[in-house]
Amino acid sequence: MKIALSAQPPFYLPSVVRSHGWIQLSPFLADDHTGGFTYLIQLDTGRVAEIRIQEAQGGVSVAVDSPLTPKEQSEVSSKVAWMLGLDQEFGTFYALAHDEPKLAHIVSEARGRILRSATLFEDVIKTILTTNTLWSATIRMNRNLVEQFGASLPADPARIAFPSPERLAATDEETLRSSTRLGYRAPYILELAHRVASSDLDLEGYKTADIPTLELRKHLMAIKGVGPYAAANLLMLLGHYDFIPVDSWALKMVSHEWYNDEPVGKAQVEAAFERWGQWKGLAYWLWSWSYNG
DNA sequence: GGTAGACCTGGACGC
DNA sequence: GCGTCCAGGTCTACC
Repeated sequence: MKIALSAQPPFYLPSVVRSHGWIQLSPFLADDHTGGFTYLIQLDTGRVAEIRIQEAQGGVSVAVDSPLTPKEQSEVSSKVAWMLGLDQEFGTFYALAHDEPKLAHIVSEARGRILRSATLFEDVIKTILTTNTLWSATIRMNRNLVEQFGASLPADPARIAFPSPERLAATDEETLRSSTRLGYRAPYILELAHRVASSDLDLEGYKTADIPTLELRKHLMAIKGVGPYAAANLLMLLGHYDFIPVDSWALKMVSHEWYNDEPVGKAQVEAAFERWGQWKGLAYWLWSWSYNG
């Protein structure tokens, strides 16, 4: 079956897909042919479905591998709309960026939306898996988590959804350390799964909560394993762009762009984008860097 | 509030 | 094949 969803213009699906590395993390799978992707989604009922997303007139079309009940259709629609930020609007930022050559490309490419997972739980875990490690290790740890704890697609057991909080909460730290190879992150992931599964932490509520950025940041940083970088990354996913996710890459880019390759710190990165105010994270994210080494 | 050292993995490198 | 070093953010203890 197919579901059609409309997007706030301008919208260009490949720009969302390529917005960051999430597309390389299972259960995302890029479809280079169409510029879209497939994803394994676990619905509230526990059912796993494969969805294939392609650009369509005014938005996207979502092909689902099997028939859904009306309630399941509604859940798929709202989750896909969230993943792609279909209702997001960037007119104010585009107007501000109009005269900045380093951001000249963003309007024609409809940049701004950042690909999200179906749940914030999945995005928090993936963000923790990006910290203090190489990207190749992030891909591996995430793949291990999915393969070891995710629920399979009934028609093809090799296709697996991201693990639910309940499933992860049912495992133990030693398994996550030695078998899933999460290392010191294991207790962080386990604690998060316990808190979400027991409803002690309503992560999904943050998607729609009307909370000031600073307060939201405080909540995110109360999660073990989430520091300033991870919180800024998650805030961007939640549509708050007041903070820059400063990592070693950011330091290298800013050093080359404005400091003649001299070492810089977090303060210099912040200063470089201060003039973008509440949009500074997005300006940083979409900047056309001159570094090509 | 700022800082040093520990945390853990896997890749690169030297032998 | 083995040992050592290094990169990558966050946490905790300490000042």
